[in-house]
Amino acid sequence: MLTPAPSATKPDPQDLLAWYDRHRRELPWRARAGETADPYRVWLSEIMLQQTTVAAVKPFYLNFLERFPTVEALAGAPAEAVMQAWAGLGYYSRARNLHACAKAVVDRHGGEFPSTEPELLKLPGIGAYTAAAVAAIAFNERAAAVDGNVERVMSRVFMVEEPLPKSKPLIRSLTAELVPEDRPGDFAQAVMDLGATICTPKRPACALCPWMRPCQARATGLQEMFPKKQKKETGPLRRGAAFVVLRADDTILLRTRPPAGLLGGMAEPPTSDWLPDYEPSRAVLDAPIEARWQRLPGTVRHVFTHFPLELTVLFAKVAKGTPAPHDMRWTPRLHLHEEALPGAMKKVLVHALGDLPGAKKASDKQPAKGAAK
DNA sequence: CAACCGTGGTG
DNA sequence: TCACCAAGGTT
Repeated sequence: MLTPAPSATKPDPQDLLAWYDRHRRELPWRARAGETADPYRVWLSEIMLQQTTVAAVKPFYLNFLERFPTVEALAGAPAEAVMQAWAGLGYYSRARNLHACAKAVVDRHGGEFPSTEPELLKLPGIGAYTAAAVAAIAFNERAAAVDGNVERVMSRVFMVEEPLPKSKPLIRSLTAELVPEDRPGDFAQAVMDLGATICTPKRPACALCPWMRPCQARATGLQEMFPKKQKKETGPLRRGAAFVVLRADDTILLRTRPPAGLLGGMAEPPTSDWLPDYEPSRAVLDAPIEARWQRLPGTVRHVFTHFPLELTVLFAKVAKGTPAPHDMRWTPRLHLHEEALPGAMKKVLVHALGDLPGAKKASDKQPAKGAAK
């Protein structure tokens, strides 16, 4: 074999760990330096952090920990309480899997999380990334946790030309070779901290990076071109109508969506189907009950992962004693904040009713939202 | 394996 | 306004 190119120096995990020891972020679920984290808290945080930012997770995590302090408490809680605590965080199948996983840990593992990657992988809601992250962070197993941050860091350091997601296996093996024997958990968190604070998607702060020297993308000035990705297309706009019914006893008509699929198991005011060619003027024909419907001006817009949605809101007042249609129920307006309402449906209710009384639960204790609306 | 599955922040 | 993205998993 000939000598490799002289510039191809291997990134040193110890350089990264030294940087981490000085710059690690303080996070509610993270143990102090030198201490081992609680597996329940690590697992809970990792599930919440799937495709979700640290800032968004923090208040939900603290609220969850207060309501469900242990895996036994979570396993023993009713599903509705779990869904309600998750409402607003998104990707609601995570909440169902979270609950199922807690039950499995209690029933099949005596309340103790398994410590190895293959065992963790068998649990619901735990995939390749989360199994490795929990094994490394909570149990100090030598596992390679590869998330979006790690993919970006490794793509740049090794200048991976193949686009994601095809390059996932390559990146996984590159990462695995770098995981140190002694501090695998710190290494995993160090790469993620690096990706979150230095090796950012745009304008990375390469001058501050402990891996600037071995970074091949940086060497050519092309760091912002990596990782290469296949672009995904967003679906066409869908339209529909939502029906907000206020009964004279100050209750609102709600229903629960089917357990699986979009917004599975979440609550909502009844709506029409959502179709690309839905015609709002026909909305009154789709109404759940007979009433004097008022079509409210404006629309509610919401963007899901794979399509945007535009809802026309119809409003009606009905007499006390009006029965709820099949599979629907009346909820006191003052108790709406106890319902598992996803963001899109909160928008609908606000559009029709104004601010939901007491609707802020845990998600409003974060800094710097803007002024009132 | 590509499609499905939320939401909020950012440039 | 808009495209992109964030500690991914399931089917």
